[in-house]
Amino acid sequence: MEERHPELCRVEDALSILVGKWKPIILLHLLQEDTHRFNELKRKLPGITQKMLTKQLRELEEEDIVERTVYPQVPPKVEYAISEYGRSLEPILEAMHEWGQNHTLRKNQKNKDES
Amino acid sequence: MEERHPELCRVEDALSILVGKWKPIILLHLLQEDTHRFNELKRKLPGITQKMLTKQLRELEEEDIVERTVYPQVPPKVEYAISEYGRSLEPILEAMHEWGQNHTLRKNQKNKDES
DNA sequence: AACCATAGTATACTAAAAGATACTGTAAAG
DNA sequence: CTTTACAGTATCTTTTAGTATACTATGGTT
Repeated sequence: MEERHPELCRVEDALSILVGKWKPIILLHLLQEDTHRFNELKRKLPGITQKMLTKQLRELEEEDIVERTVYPQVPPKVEYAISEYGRSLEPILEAMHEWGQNHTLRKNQKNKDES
Repeated sequence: MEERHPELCRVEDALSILVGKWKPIILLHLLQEDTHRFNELKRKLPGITQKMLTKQLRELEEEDIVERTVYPQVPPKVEYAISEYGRSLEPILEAMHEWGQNHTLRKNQKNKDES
């Protein structure tokens, strides 16, 4: 990992794509079930506002992580899918999920010990 | 990755520890050279303020990622080291660094193609 | 006596992220 | 004729993250 030059590290570049209160969970949903319509996704993310969902999706699209397909219909139909490139994030998400799970257990254990 | 329940995902827990403008690079420095004094680390992070460095380190300490050792001397001496547990983040940082490197290449290529 | 280094804390400020709410246009259903 | 669903946009407010700057205590050096 740039053993001699941490200042050249590119961790932030990956991080900047995953960061955002909703991005990881959006990606997980898209990884699990490839295509989603806008409102379908919205229903799966309780609490998100349209504005935020739009913003997160646009940012992911900008980085070629998700693909947006507009069907010129009325009422509108827009589908979101994870791209081939987006799938390359899966191992990272997987690793973070496992680490996070273990970390949560560790914290709960710690709190139990204290009481 | 909780194939059936993205809502139980723990990616955020891992993410919350890595997020912060300085945390990844602090961790990389500590992974590369185990113990650092406060100002030694500060010198390696151009632009960081004392307040931020203190805050980031305290947060990492809180999660048992770094260990803080105070030597009761004057002038003060405080050493920071990555914990055994903290080292478990290394594969994730490594994976993100590699992904980020590739992503940066990809973006540069894209910009070149456009011009 | 003034200055340096150590490892911070305190206070005030700015910028960025997120949230709340209202609004758009069209077609179909009730 | 009113309501619903669709996929958003626009505007405003709140919250959080990060920056800037000044200050603390102690002891050694010049």
